[in-house]
Amino acid sequence: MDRFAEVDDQYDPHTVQERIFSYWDDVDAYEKTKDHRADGEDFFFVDGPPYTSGAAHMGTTWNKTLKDLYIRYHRMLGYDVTDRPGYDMHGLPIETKVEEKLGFENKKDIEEYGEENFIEECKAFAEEQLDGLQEDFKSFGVWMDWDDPYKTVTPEYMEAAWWGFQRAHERGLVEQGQRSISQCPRCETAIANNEVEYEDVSDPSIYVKFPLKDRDGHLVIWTTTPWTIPANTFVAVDEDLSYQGVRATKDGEEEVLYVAEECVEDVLSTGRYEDYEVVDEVSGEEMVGWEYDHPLREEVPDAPSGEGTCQVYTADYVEADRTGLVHSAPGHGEEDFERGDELGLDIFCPVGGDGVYGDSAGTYAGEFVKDADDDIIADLEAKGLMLHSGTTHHSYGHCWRCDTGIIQIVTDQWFITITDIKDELLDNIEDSEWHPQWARDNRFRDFVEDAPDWNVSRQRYWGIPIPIWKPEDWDGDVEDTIAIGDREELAERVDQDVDPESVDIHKGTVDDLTITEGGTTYTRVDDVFDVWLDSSVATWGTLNYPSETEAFDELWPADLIMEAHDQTRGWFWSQLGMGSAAMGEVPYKEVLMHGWALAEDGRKMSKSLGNIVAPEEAIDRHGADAMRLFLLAQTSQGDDMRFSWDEMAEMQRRLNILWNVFRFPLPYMRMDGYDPEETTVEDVADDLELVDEWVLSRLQTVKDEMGTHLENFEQDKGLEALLEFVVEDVSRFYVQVVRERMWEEEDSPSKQAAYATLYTVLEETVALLAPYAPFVSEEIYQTLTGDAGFDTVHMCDWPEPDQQFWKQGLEGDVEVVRAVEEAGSNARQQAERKLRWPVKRVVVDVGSEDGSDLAGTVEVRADLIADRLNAREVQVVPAEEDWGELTYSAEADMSLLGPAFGDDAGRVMNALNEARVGEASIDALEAAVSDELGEAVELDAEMVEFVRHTPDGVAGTAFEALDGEGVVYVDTTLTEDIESEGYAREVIRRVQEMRKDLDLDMDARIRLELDVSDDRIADLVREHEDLIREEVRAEEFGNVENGHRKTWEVEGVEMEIAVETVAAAEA
RNA sequence: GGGCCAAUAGCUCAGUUAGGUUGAGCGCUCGGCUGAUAACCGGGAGGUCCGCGGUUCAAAUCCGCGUUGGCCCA
Repeated sequence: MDRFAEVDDQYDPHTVQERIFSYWDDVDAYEKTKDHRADGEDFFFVDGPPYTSGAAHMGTTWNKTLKDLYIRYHRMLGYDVTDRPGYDMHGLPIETKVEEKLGFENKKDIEEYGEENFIEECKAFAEEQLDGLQEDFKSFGVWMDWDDPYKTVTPEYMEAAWWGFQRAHERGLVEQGQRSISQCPRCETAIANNEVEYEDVSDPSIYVKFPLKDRDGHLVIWTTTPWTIPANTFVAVDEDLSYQGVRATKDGEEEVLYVAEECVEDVLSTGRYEDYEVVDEVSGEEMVGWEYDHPLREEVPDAPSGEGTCQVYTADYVEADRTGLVHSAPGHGEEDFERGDELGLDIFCPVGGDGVYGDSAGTYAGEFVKDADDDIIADLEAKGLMLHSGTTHHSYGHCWRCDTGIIQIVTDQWFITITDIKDELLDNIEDSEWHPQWARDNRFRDFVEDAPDWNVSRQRYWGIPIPIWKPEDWDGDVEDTIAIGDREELAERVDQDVDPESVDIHKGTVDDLTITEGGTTYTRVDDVFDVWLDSSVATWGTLNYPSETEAFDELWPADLIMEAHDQTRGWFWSQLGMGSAAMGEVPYKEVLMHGWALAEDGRKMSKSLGNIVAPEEAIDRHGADAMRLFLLAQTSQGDDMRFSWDEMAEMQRRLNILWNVFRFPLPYMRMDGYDPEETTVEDVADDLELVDEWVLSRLQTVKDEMGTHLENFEQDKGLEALLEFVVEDVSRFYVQVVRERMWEEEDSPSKQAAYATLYTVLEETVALLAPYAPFVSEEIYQTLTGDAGFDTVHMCDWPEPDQQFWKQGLEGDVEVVRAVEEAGSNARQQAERKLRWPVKRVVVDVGSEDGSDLAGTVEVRADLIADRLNAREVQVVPAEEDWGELTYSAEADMSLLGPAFGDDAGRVMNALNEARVGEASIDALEAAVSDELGEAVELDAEMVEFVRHTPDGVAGTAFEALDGEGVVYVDTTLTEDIESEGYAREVIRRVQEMRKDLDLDMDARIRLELDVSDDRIADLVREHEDLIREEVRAEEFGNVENGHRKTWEVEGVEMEIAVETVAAAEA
């Protein structure tokens, strides 16, 4: 790009974006930036891999934008940043999508299609999704290593998981065993607790009577899952709760029912009993050991009947709710399982992975469990064991992918027994620093403390095969199994011929491999890993460890990871668990936990609510830079973000202000041939004017603030500081002040100083902005630096404050000037005097200073204030003095004056209201009133309220600055001299407007004809002919024949103005 | 049902760490500027600080109980 080239009048994000994309391409900007930092200190960032199903949504966009910001920022700090993106590509969600695509209904369809074929389909699908995601991420300017992402489906990544798992196996943290798990009967696999989605459903609500064996009566239990009753093994009570046996009457028949005392009334009315009497009262503890008959013994002959079954036990999950007695089936419920295990009871689960009863379920065999509910209810009713059967609404778990109701069953699963190293995990947490800190100390710690063993096995296809080979007739001792750590080891130990270089280690390949050692043949277990295990090894998987070791030895563990708060239980956790199990430490040092992107209505974005905003739409409307700024203006510290089109539009507007600031000096710099290398701010240090020094100092402050904010991961505060500097300081103040210097036709040291200042401000501003808004920053940087700068702004060093230009006292001074200016403009507005018209004088009456030298500052900066307020003179009244020209009147409070003066009150009031005094004191007022009335009057301070009066033509407005305060008075009294300049300026403005109508070049010369209807005004205007001539570039005054002619009314005076270019006149 | 987080102007958010008269930007409205100009600048109006209770001389801020939203867990 040519230096100081002409740029678009308006900031158009899309043309900028397109131009920069192709520019980056042309100069290999990304590669050059990385090379530029290749020798820097390492910074190991690890990308949390998004799941490859569907396009990037606003949440992912926010996440990647944050990552991009901090990666760019660290590069500017000099680090050699690891930026390999990752994709999580295995797992059930992709399997179900592919099943849908192929029209499959269950596992049998997959088996028929062939495992290997199915895996290929899954891989192709995931790759396709990956391409879409990459394009999305590139579209808003994320710079990561798109040519070499890590994928959880490649052999070198998969073996990272094998390796980690092998380490855990070696430490004795791998176990196989029965567990109660959530099973999706459609997907026929266990699903993780965090994959269970709860929905409100209607279910049976039954109260069942279990006949007691050695005594009269029944235990009454309540359940919403009749299908679990065949597996009933015991009934649980709370040991401290008080239970009652009640003799209840219904339809003339009596029976004894045992329920918790607190539940008696409710249970009996639910069962429509007419009357009851308490016949027994026992504690839960006393009931332990009571035996009962299994309610479905005839239907399910295999139902639990062994040692210790069908008895009452205590359990801590019992509450005095419903009946206070809990039907417990260790073959199903998780808590039941744990208690049953503790009690040493046999586990009975008559249900298969597909949710269908097996042969052990007796008459229910072959039925799907939920379908069997009705039969079971009918059977219980027929046997007279149903106390009440109804329905209830409650939340019930469903499979997150296919929405099928989950069932709890007990199956064989593989676990990493992280409960064995719970203390180690809790210690390791301390080694990571989190932003915000509460995320670690509250949320994460709570979760880790309660976390159960990690079930890592899934009975599916599209995943990393569990690398365990077990011997024939295995007795369940994990020590007798073989865990393979990588492809090399696989090739060495298996019986078949395997090429470690080319082997794909998905299920289709490894299932048939066997190992024979010590005369025993080992076969692989069928399962694949839970997909959460895949990403848990990302910190070494992304470095291709263990197949490559160099990068790992240098970099591991990760310096930084950043994800949304749902990952507390996801990736943050899985990495801690796997890192601790395999490495004995937490694999990341620093965590940034951001929030979720909510829709404009404050709800989460979802299809069903129809409130989704796609990133493409945002880019379409406002451009990638504005979208990024919007996202980065949100706090990244755990809070959710509320999407807002208005705010995004506002960001575009602010970029437009930057654009205007940027393009304003370009024509002048071009005309004067300004050379930034020849004339730096250091070179012109002696010629810098106050505002130059000031804006340079502000720049140092902003650099300092941004550095601090970004270090604290408060990029929102950093952005705010930068944009405020651009809008408030540079645009609203500096450019306003400096414009006149640039308009000067002659080159001058002052002008060079202004160029150097503005150039420096702009160049450093876009460097600061570059990590946030990479496109517009690049465009501005390239236009400013041309061939003299880096190929890309992203190669720049992060700007650091320069003490030479950092003058905080000066910043304070200008703060005062601006406060005075603001109050002065306000006063002008009150007096209805436009800024174009000079005012005779401005009086700054300092009220209090409170340690700061407010009066002194105003005095020193009087010229600047005069300039800003277009005042002929600035007077300062110090804090200890009053401005002599003020007068005060008083308003009487008649409720106090009346009683005090009785009949004289009226006279006193009139005198009071008319009095004018030079100071707002009760003594002065008394004197004035006494004088008026000719007699002494004693007044009380409470009786009056003083009102300040300014002289005619003067308006005042209060201001505050630097812990002090005061009032700015503007004297708008007209003099001929002022009128003369005022009218002249009115003429100038109108001529300028007409030049614009004609679309004249800035340096075009004109002939001007001026006809003012009022003679006096015409004379006044003539006095400033030279000023007019210069300002509007008029070669001459005279008759205009074919020019642009217009009649204006200026302050009630008619003026006819005509303009033509000199060239046109000559032609 | 439990844990964590949030609720402040019409909108988006500061202010809560450490109690002391709630601020900004946008929007609205009134004005100004007119060589950055389909830009820019100034003034004004606008608040039950989610509700209720408590602690305190004093609560947006601390505590308790709710309501609504978000994440996670059951």
